[in-house]
Amino acid sequence: MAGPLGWGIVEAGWRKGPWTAEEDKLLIEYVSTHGEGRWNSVARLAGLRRNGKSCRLRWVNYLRPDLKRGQITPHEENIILELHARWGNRWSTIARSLPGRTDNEIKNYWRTHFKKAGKPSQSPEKPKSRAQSRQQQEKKKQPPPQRQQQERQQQQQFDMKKIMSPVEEGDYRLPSMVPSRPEMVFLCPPSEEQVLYSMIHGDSSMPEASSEEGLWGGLWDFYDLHADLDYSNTCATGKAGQNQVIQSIRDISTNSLPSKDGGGLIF
DNA sequence: AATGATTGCAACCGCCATCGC
DNA sequence: AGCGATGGCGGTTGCAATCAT
Repeated sequence: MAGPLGWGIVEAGWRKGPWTAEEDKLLIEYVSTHGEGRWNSVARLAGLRRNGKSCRLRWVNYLRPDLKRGQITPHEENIILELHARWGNRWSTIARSLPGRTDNEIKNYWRTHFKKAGKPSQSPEKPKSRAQSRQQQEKKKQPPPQRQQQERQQQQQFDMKKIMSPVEEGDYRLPSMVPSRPEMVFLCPPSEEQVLYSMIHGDSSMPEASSEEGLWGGLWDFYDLHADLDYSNTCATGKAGQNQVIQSIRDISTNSLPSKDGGGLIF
């Protein structure tokens, strides 16, 4: 929102603040043409007055077509809790285990729903309705572990493969959540179901990129279901803006990229 | 209905790791 | 090996929407 309080200002040639639909469109076009990466080239090649970091963040947290939108499901919530207990504030690590969710999203979710649970000022007997009477489950939260290289490697091995594989640790119940994510299957056209099934059931030989491709086709369908909303908002923030962005993505995927079975972008 | 508190979330900042020269 | 550029990550901020009083 290039509002009256300084948002959207230009600082040292770079625009800051909320993104407009036009900027989103430029960024989407740029990524569809050049792929992700080289973010500092975006300004020059796409005509955006945004720095590379801002572009990357916008793409990763908002524009990526494989993002799941909507509320965190109870299962995802459980995953977040468990992984946070395991990894601490390693949001990107946690996010890797929740396809379609961003580290920013998970971080925000944690902060708003769980972090305050430890605060004595928050009365557990008076949960806000907005928080949907968050379970006062006092999952043991270990302090964030020290960032050591070895641990990073360990956690990366854990990631998706661990989740999608049979339970290997007695206290770890994540694999059971996967079949209970019908939305993933529902979102995908039949031609993609097999890909998802492979993901879900631990075919670790399947490259990550392919898995994402599998998700994409289904997400287009999801977008289709929600793309009939109002586009009138000029700023890409908010529901209308989101749908405008979605429309842009769909336009690009339809007009300038080879379509796949499900009709998705492939970079 | 008005107002203050709370929540949700997009976006920015600073630090650090990695990469290429 | 050293250095600058770039990207990734976690923490934080600011604002709009929503809720409670």
